[in-house]
Amino acid sequence: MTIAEVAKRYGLTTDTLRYYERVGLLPVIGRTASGIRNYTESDCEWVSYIKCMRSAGVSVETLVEYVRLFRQGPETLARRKQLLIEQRRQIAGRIESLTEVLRRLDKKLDGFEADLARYEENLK
Amino acid sequence: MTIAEVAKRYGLTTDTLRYYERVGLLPVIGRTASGIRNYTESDCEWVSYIKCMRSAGVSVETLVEYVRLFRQGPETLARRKQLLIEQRRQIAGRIESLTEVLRRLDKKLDGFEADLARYEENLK
DNA sequence: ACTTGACTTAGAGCGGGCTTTAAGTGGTAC
DNA sequence: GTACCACTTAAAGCCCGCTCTAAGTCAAGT
Repeated sequence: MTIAEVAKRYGLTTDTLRYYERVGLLPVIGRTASGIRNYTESDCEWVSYIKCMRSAGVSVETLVEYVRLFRQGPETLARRKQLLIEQRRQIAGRIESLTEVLRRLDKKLDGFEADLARYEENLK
Repeated sequence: MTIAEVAKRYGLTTDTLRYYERVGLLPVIGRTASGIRNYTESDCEWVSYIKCMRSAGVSVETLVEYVRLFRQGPETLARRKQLLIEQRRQIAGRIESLTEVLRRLDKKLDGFEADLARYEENLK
């Protein structure tokens, strides 16, 4: 699979995919005889995972660390699990705080109904 | 209330507060005779609102627009309400997508239990 | 043989959101 | 009066995460 195909499949640009590989956020992708990246299905799964975690705001740095541990093999399983648990905790926290904001916005919107009604009453 | 007090109260730096004011994200804060910012309670409410929205990822630009409309008076009430509704929609979407990510992470963590158990079995 | 177009690299550039710097003023403590 | 510290401004700088540029290679089509 070429970089362009992978980019299209996951809605990333080829620049971003090369950037991710360069900083160690993806495994080094195999090349054809002429040096062109050839993504395997397993590479694609990494792309999918990374895209998902980035969309949730997990930093490039954190994900690089995860990939680094993965490359070291099964003796890092426990630490990787800890990393995931920590990421999970952070995302759950983020959801909670966003839910708070939502509540606040809803209250504010309630106030708007009243203000707006009053304002339109005065216009008459 | 001085800028330092407000900064402490809301967990922002004085730099950030000045920056917010400069770009139009807060009303222009009144000054004492010698030119020192003097925050009113109403200013503080703005700080609180802005901090809340920024924490939810609403862009500075969007918030500036909201503040701009507010300053124009009650004839912009309807448009401000529309802005808030749009912000609400985006935040709700964000919560949904984070919830998705959480589910995915949980699945991955399930896999880890199995892998880890298998690995430790092999160590024996 | 030549054009086209997708790929390659290293490295520079960009946008958002602060954050720091430089240079200066004002008010209180000794 | 002078040391000190919090405040002021305009402008430059920084970090993250891409994004773009320049210069070049390769393979297929005509």
